[in-house]
Amino acid sequence: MEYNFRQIERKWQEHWVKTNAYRVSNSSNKPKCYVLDMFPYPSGAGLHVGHPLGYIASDIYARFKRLKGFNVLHPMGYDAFGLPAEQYALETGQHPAVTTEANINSFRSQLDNIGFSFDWEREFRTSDPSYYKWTQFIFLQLFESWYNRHAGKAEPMETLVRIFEADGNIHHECPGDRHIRFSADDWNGYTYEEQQEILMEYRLAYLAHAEVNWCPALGTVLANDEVINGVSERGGHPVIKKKMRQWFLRITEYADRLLEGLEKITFSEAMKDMQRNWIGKSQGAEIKFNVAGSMENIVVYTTRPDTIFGVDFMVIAPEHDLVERITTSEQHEAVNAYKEYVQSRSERERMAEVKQITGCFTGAYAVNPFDGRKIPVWISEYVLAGYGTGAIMAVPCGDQRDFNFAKHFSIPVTNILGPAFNGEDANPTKEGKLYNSDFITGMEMKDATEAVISKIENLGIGKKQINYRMRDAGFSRQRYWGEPFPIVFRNGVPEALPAEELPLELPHVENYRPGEEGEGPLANVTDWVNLPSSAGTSLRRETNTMPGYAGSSWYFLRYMDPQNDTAFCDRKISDYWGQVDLYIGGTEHAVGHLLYSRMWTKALYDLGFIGFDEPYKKLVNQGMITGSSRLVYRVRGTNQYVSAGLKDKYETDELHVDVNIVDGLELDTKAFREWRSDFASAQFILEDGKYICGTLSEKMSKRLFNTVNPDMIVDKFGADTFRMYEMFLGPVEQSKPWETKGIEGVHRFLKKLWRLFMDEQKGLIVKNDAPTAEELKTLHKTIRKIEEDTERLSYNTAVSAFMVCVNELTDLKCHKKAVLEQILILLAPYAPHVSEELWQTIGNSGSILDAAFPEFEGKYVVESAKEYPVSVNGKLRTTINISLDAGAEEVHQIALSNEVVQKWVEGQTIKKIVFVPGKMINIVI
RNA sequence: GCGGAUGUGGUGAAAUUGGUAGACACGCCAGACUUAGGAUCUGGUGCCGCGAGGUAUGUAGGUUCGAGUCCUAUCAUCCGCACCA
Repeated sequence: MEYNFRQIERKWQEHWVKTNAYRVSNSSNKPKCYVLDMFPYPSGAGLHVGHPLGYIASDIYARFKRLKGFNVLHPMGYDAFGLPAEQYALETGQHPAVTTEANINSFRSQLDNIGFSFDWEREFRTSDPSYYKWTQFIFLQLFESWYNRHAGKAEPMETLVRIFEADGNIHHECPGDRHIRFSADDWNGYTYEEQQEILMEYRLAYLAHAEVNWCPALGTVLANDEVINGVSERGGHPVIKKKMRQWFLRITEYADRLLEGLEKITFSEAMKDMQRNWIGKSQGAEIKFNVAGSMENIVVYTTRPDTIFGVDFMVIAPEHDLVERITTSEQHEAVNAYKEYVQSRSERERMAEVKQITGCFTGAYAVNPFDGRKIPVWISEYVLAGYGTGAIMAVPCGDQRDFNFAKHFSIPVTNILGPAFNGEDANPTKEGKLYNSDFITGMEMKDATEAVISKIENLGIGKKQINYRMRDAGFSRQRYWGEPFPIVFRNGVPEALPAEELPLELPHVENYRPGEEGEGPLANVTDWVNLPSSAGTSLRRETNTMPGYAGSSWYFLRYMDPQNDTAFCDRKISDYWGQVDLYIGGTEHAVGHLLYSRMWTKALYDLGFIGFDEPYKKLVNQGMITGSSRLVYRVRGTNQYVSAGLKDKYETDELHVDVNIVDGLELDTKAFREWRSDFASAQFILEDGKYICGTLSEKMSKRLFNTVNPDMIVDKFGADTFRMYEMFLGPVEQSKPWETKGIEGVHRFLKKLWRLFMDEQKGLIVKNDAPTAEELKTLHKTIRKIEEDTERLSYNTAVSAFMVCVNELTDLKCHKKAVLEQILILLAPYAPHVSEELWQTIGNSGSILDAAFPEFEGKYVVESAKEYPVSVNGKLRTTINISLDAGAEEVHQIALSNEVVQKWVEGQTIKKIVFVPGKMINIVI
């Protein structure tokens, strides 16, 4: 009987559906394990072989844990709101709900091919009203909460109002604008509107003005990746920044907890570093500088107050309010021209562009508060309004960017570093003594920092300040295909929709054009936006929608209790499942999704909805699978194609060719002619009768014809082969190119496994004989290796261990049930279909999914001797088989009396013999 | 600019704690079986060398009896950077 994977896989997939083999219960006396994948955005392009990598990895882990006796939650769903569907709707008029549905169906059928153990009864889509009802609900919790810095947690707004009524805000600095100060009397005297405005400055979800990429020609707001070099991707129209009133999440209040939380979760150090860097906590000081001849002052933020005597100029962000007020009349024109230039620049360009130094003098001078020196004030794009105070003091001798700026604009540089500054490059050292620095001259920099801070605090011109690079998260999108905000503006004051009116459903629209002023398309649905109201009041809905990360910030909770209509997740159920034990997804979500969902989880924890404040206990980032493109070389000006080895003899143009019509490197010339009409008459210049293609490793993309559809692979080799091959490619975390050619090795392995059970003529050849010591050794070595490797997700080495095992059992001609059925259980997480088939064929009645994982027994693998490597001066010269019981003395003697060793040590004195028992011997001469 | 990751045969990679570099595969070479082979099996395969041997983990140093692994410097490639998800 042959290994007929098509028949086997179809049979078991149907069987598992019929028997609800993957249904998971919320109550069990087994320990729980929650294994989660980052859910996909169902794009129209479908899955390519890169997508399932993480899903296969998590599926193997989930199945492994099930065999180890855990109740495993392993769900899947769809992140179904998003820009591409809306863009497609704009172009074709098809409603995003329709195209999203179609995309999901094709995703599902592709996923089903691969044999995952998802509990599909728990599936949901973020665009389902029954799901986004709860996204809206959680948003309202954030809207109705503030962050109590003393308690270190979020609390309902009522507690804040009570505090204001009693004490004003003297004990609770306003996070939105710390200059807002008021007493209880002030508060009680404010109008409703004034009170609401102040409360807005405290809410965790709040409204503020912020800039967006506005494209006047398209009349719409663009995402960052729709803007390329200052013009729109579509049409190439200019894009400028425009201020709009938008929602934000006050994630900055959680900055410290997001940092601390990293200590108790298992993310890679690289991932933690990325998050730390994103949060960007820095210690420094704010210092106030007066502007000469004016009442204005400039507040700068610096992490290096000790360098205050090295300040040679100041730079403020071009969009800073102060610019207008301090610019002298002579400089007015130049400053305005510069501001206009900056308007066209993206934030990234502003930070990255270092070759080109730009800036403009305002004509104003600031005064150093200590020595009275007058310092020119400049504006430049490298200072961003949103970070710190939007103004810096520039110390060219200590900061390279400041130094380059000074050099470019011929600003004289003060040296406060003495000999440590060479005049050619800045020296950013934080250690050393200061020179030329008034009262801190001769001090160590660290001590000087403290001295300066205490002095500015005494003088009342500044204070110690902790800053974060992280900004509050923008939460508005001027789009249609997202969650509507459950907010109504009563005479312009936002109010929460009552919980019983949720979900606020997205109205159907026929037209996806933006509103007149760049609002979202919902602004055009006037009878939805404007609510009936009594005379003198206006009631309007919010016309923006929520961003993509809204739904994904809490989805891991919904899988636990997906059908609940009275809560986003029952507290008892979330207490049972708790944190995600293993979360697998791409590194591209390093800072966005992962930080937002960590923040939401902390807020929900603060407000008592769940019992833990970190969502993911362990995170693994799968590497990207890059495409391996194939190239053909067309002789310029002809329709002749020259093989890669001969291309240097001609002048050629490179063309990408579909990898699916290339076998390894050899082009199927017939398929090539049929591929596109302009190739129909192609002529080939062959080498050895073959057309050999060039290769290039790059991102997998339809445009480069290097995508490989898993359906095709599964059809040709089967799901089990596909799963194992994806894992065999290399470590899960590592990026690697896809090469279909190598898959045959894994396929051969499964066929070889099959032949341990089945003979083509004789059929089943499994016997009930007792296994030999050698067979048991192979078995137990494999059990140990597979268990260890699977637990630490080292699947590539596990697959090779299976190959070694099957090779050894084949050599031993082992067809014994006692050995083989254990191997099947080990293999079941990796190749579930063939394992189940053989499991039942050799006479087991229950499913292999519920078998017990084999126990490793050390007694079968003990060795009595070792083939020791023997080196002379670190160079390997020979190996000697020595008993593991031998003592050092004995080993020395055996080694020295060895012929080969004697040849190398002859006539030399032996200085030392290094003997590491069980490892190696090294003779030093 | 800031941050992250990765460099080992022709290719994907292994080496888990500083201890025999290249396991396991792909490819290639030789052979067996076969009407046939894109099936299966056997043997070989880092590089240089007839050989003894030498040499080899991006590059250059260092620590060590011993370095792919630790340290310093350097080069290259890829990824992310707040409205793609």
